[in-house]
Amino acid sequence: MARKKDEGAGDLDQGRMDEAMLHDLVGYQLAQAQIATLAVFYGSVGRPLDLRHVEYTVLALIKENPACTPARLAKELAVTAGNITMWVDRLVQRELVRREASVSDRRVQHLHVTPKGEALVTAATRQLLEGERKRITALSPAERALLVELLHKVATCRD
Amino acid sequence: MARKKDEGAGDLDQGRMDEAMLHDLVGYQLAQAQIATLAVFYGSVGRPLDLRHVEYTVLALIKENPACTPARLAKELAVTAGNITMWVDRLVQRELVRREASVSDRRVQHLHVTPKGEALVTAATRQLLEGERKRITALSPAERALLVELLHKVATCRD
DNA sequence: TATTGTTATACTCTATAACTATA
DNA sequence: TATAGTTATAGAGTATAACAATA
Repeated sequence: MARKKDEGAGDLDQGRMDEAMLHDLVGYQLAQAQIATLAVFYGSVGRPLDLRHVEYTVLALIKENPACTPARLAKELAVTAGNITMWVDRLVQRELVRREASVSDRRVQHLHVTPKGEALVTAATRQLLEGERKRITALSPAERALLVELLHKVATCRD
Repeated sequence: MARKKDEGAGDLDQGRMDEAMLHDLVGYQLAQAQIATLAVFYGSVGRPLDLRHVEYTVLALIKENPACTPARLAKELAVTAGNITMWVDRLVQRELVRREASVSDRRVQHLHVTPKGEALVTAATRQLLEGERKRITALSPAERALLVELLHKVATCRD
């Protein structure tokens, strides 16, 4: 017996806890998987490049969607307008993003990455893809691609 | 043309933003999918039963792992010891969980759900499974099961 | 000395709402 | 009136570290 004397069924120190009841819940498995992916992010990109994962995502979305507006980003990331102002501010202060006034509607801004921002997000994405490939070893490339597609489908179920 | 006069490529109001660069990142797709699953949780369980999603998870893990310790929970959920004390406190105050002193090691606690806690977590799990089934309509049951298995594999890549 | 759990404290991130300036 | 964005403030959640009790 590998058990120590006082251990109950849920008290084994090795391995993971029993989760029969939670096993079929997408939300629970998502949260557990995110512990791993966030660790990969901060290990391969976040700490080396001093980027919060939201900052990286905002930067990448602006790069992929030049002239996008803060309102559009807020909707995509499901955060408030005030929040987006703060994240964009941080990127602007680091000269990774610039704000441009709209000519036709003076309430609106258009966001663009600077050359510095583009270089950073390109490097970050390369390191992140490599980090995920190296550290999420339980999935084959085909499984990774399948997982991404399934997650994408889940994401379409937003309001 | 469906575009308004001043819109750039990233400024279309309908549909999702372009994410070519982010598309293959498990971490990004996970975060996007989680927006949907958290909405399902708070709509079907969190608000109706006044439970934070961490509270639900802690309660469910204690139910599935009777006599588990706070330290074990902290490891499983990747949160600090001080944090687990707080979450367990909330559940104890609502009489959903009880602490029991270990007989062999007086530093250790064993956690159990109360009958009230068991009833709540059972109801919550039923409502959550139903909520996911009803609202994550983009996935077939088989795809849901596949997604869960892939996420499970990702979660094994911790540490 | 190391470990379990608690407490105190500060920090990060988020939500709410009032505000401006435009439309 | 409605919308885009800003600002101020409060709240939720987390991490850090010092602590007490026990091994």
